[in-house]
Amino acid sequence: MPVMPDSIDSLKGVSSGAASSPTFSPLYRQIKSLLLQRLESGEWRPGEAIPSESELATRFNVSQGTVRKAIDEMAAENLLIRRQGKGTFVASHDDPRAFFRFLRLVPLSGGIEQAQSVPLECWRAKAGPEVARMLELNIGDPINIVRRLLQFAGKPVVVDEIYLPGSIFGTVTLEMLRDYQGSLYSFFENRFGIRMIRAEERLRAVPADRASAELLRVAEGSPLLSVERVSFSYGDKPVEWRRGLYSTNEHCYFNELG
Amino acid sequence: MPVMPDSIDSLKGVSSGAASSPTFSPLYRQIKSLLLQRLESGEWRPGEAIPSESELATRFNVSQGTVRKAIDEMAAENLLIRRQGKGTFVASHDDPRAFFRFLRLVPLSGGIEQAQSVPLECWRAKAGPEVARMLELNIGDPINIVRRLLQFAGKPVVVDEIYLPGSIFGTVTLEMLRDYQGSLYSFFENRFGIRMIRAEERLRAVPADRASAELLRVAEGSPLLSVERVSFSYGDKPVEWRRGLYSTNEHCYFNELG
DNA sequence: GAGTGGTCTAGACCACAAC
DNA sequence: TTGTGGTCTAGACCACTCG
Repeated sequence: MPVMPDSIDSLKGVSSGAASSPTFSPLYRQIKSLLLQRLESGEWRPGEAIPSESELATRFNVSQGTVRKAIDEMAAENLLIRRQGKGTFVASHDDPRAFFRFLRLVPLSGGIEQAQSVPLECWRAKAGPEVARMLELNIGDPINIVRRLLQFAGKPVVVDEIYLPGSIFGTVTLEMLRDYQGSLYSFFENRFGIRMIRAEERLRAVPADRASAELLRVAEGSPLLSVERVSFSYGDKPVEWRRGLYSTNEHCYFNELG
Repeated sequence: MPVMPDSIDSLKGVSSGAASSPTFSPLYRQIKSLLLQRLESGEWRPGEAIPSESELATRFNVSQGTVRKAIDEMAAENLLIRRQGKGTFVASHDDPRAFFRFLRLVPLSGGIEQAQSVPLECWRAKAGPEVARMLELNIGDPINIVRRLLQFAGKPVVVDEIYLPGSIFGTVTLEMLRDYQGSLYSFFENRFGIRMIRAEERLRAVPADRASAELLRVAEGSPLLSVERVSFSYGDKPVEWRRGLYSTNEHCYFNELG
């Protein structure tokens, strides 16, 4: 049985009338909101197909073109993936394409390398002021902290410190991390049902502290690329904060400006 | 008199037939190509309005919806800007919104600051191997080299070294740069008719050399963010290579991952 | 062949801007 | 009032995938 109403008849035509509604949104955006609710609620899981455009059109009592426009926007935001002849699927971090969207590191010269994540430590702690602000928590709220090394072709390139709210992730253990094959976001998606859909990064150049220098096998004080990231799930909810130190001797952070 | 054919009747239906054409592209993409040609040729200049959707539909002998889809894609690529009730306009670097698309520097704390470009030097030279490769030139081809400082609120934050092909820019002088009020890309657009539409950046952390350290008022050897950029004009033609050294003590490079 | 997304059309009407 | 882009519809047909 559907959990949510399947028709939006009552919302049609809201823009008609004397004064334009201050909260007006076109039909296809209302459809988009409904689809987002389904995704957020987990009714359609990552990797699964959603109903066909024509079925959704019938369900929502709108034309197929209107559903299409809603899906178009969501596909442009990498929330859905269309495959001609097969259907429309919920995007998943299991898809290797998602990996490069969230780790923009490329070798200075040479082809593509396989990345390997090596979990170092994992412990529970209380949120300090900075983490609390970034993750919209209260100071003292339980969090998980993960430290891990990222290697390319066996060489250490990134050391990450990752902060995860306990309210969402419960307890994360080093064993869980070590047992999992795949990216961290794939791990979050499959083990916790949390899907990262967007992130903000702030980059700076900083001198290597002693611990990081050892891990990355560079001299203490040598320049490292500091990448601070807040990741968001549905509804712009921040669910991860991390700081990575990148050794850019043999790799660089690649970005495309459009 | 139009320089190019205004009807694409002859291209309609190319996808029909027994075997699917290897070079098939839908009608709206053919329209898009035609519109791109107009932009590249300068028939419609930055800031100007292009003909209305219905006029283009009549001209090209297709439906308005097909023109619309072509324009939709170009608007998504920041080549055109739609304004309801007014028309569709060619994007321009005179628009301050374009500025932040190509300079992703934000203060670590505090609001928005006004940037100021200070040209330092400008001379002609011959392309070395690296510049030649980046700009798809031959070694020895004439280029212009510009050094300039970028200040925020009077403080030096970025020192740029910029390489411009002589074949496109002719001769650039320090006077031209000093006389111009506005961003560099705005300058290129208005003085040379060259519009940057896309760029690739590679970021690394490097130690400050002596000259840059003095300009940026940081210690020699302290970490700076190195940003190498290749900018492209229409047809993915590389027309600028630059290397910037960013002081990230009070600013950071902001990036959004989707 | 059946079902899916992708393209194209034609027409109606709405929202916005400018005269 | 006119012209622009923005939305919505209904229907036709094409391209791709799979059984």
